[in-house]
Amino acid sequence: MTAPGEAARPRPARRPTIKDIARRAGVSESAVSFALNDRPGVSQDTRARVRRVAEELGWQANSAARALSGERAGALGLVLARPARTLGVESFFLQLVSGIQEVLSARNIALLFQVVEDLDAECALYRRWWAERRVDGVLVVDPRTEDPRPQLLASLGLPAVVVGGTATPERDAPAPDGRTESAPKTAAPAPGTAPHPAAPGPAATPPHPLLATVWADDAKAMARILDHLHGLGHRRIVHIAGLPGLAHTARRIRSLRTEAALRGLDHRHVRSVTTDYSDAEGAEATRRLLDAAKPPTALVYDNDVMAVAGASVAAGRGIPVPGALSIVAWDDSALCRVTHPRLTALVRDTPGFGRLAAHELLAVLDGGPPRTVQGELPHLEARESTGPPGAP
Amino acid sequence: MTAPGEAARPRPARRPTIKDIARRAGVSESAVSFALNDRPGVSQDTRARVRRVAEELGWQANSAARALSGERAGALGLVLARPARTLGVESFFLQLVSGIQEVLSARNIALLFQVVEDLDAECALYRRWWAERRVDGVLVVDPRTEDPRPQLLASLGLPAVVVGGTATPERDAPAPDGRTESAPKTAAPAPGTAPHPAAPGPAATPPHPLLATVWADDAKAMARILDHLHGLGHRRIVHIAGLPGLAHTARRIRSLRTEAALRGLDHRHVRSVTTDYSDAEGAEATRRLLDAAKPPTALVYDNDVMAVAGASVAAGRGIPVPGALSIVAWDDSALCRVTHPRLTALVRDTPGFGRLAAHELLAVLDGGPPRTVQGELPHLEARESTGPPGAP
DNA sequence: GAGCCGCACTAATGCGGTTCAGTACGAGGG
DNA sequence: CCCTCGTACTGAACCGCATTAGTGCGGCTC
Repeated sequence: MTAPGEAARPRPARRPTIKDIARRAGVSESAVSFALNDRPGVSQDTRARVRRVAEELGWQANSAARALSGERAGALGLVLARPARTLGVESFFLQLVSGIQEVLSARNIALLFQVVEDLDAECALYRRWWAERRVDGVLVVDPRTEDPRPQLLASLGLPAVVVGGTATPERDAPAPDGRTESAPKTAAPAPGTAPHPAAPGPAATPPHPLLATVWADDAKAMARILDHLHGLGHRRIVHIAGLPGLAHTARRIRSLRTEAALRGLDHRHVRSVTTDYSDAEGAEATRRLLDAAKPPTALVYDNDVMAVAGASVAAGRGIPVPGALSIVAWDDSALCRVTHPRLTALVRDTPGFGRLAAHELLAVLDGGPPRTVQGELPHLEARESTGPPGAP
Repeated sequence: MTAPGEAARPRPARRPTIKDIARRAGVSESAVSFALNDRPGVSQDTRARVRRVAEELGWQANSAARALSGERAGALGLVLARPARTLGVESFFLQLVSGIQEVLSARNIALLFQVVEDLDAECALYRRWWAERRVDGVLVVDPRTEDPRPQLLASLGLPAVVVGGTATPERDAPAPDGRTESAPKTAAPAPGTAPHPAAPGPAATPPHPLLATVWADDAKAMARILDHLHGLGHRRIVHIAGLPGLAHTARRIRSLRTEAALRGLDHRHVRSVTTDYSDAEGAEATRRLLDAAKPPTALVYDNDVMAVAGASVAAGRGIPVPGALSIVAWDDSALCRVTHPRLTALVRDTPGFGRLAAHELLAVLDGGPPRTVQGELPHLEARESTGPPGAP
């Protein structure tokens, strides 16, 4: 049958097309298309027969053909703009991606994931994906205080959802009355049908961000951390923040200031310093702070890696934790549980956040308005790295 | 021009097609296609003109259309089969992916990245991707000792490269003479042209694995670790391995046995135990080993997370490292540098490994034979966690 | 019983590229 | 001068699916 030399490379089985199904089922190709897409125009009998044949043949729609005719790529994109060297110790992204895919794979939508060097490359990639019709929409992560991406995406008309931040820093921050919607403002229109966008009139267009947004309430999270530390008696607390350009860094810094003021804490003793999220800068900042005349009694790190690095600096100097220094990590991971002592951490449901973001993007793709929805509140998992200041 | 309500959702610019280019350049669509794809049949003049117009219009080929006619999806896939809870602390995958994409983005190939629960889901996904023609090939990670994937992929005819392991555990392991090819066995045929597969005859089909493979020489790596520890004087060394089902775990365990025998070490004192890679099992194994009557003086952990967890157990018990216990981590990361003492680690060039894998897969896609190529040898970065046994 | 309607289905078209079979034309050879 | 050949280009078919515009037919109406 096959020549000996070919044995190792089996002739790939030909993938079935609707034509094959049509032939086997004895109907036209269009009937098959109707049957498989739940469209009217075929009898229950025929529909069932076609379905059965498709099943037998293991047919799956050719994604390219579907994209070409259906105007839908069947894929979404996520770009991570980080220099390779700072990649990967955080568990955040893989967890986020896993949550996103839980939602997408149920609808058979693929995720294009790409790591690039910087924001410019990310923007260039969006343009290319758009021009190539590679994706139907994108998830934007690491929103910045000055972010060119919402503008770009809006001008391209590429649906998007901003993950972890409000789209425009101040205007769309939690409204003055403290409420942020977590449910649709207007009933979502029937999916896929919106022939007359003018229908609901101007009243249906309240001030809304350029892009859909899912966000976490960093202010409340910071309040919880301060409650914990302040309650233990700490009065000198430093927040070792991440990259200053990121929107959530700015939010956390603002929150710290606000929450400190609410508790009557001196802003010279309760403040933030920024880093690049790396263990090196986290350790360096810790050293600098501990060298001060009146060092802080508690440190809040913006990620787990820096927290562990900080704990290690303390250990190296023989500073007892939590006896002389309390440590909190913003974001939990295995890291926080393997150190000695184990670190008190702010636990977030990151896969859940990913699911939320995916749902939101799908809603936008279905013609919904760009909404701003809020993720679950994180909780503080108190472990051994926090205690009253000055205790043994 | 636009109704007020529409302002926020600008009408997306229409993406240009070759038809637009053809009109502007005053030639036929086919001429445009020839010009843009470096095919003969157009003059230098026309080619340049078409190129210029395409540039002006910001044209990019519609990936769906190209996939449909060209029989190339322009995308590769990578599936990570891990339960969500064990995800993410290791930096390995993001770094691997970043290396892969360095190569792919230069050729404008996208990467579909998906996280699934288990191997079955992974296989199902391969089938679907194949049937949908979503991807031109896949990168298979975490190869197992009993792995259904090479068979499946071969039967589907879906090009693939196995990352980090030899495809079939024994047969294709480093040849008895110790040599493994790192260059093509036969000159690669001119890309894209292989009309008569029967051409070279049976002689051109030496025993080769089912799939192309890139691998790291775990045996040599293990030898380096043992050189280091044995040289320091250690005689009781335990290797805390990862999941027993993974191919590289098996290889490392075998290597340890071989290398120990070569050095005349007692296999009761130099041995491996397996875990699930988690910090919890790493810590648990460490406790058990340290509880023994004659505990090991050195521990080699198969990943950084377990190593840190182990170090933490030692710290918790007041066991000085490296005074009473030396620790080596297989795989370096920020983790190994933030602990106190910093951990001696086996450093691999993971992005480089990713680049290698991507190149290999592209070679297969270009019609090359499935080869087995070897990544760069890792080196042991000696830090403070290893020293002579019994020293203070 | 002619007209009409709705159902089940088929034929034809298009999505945006690639590719193959022609065609027009100028140069070169006998 | 006719024929061939190569170059530069055009027209049309095709990839696999979705969709729209028919078509045939049985049943209902009046």
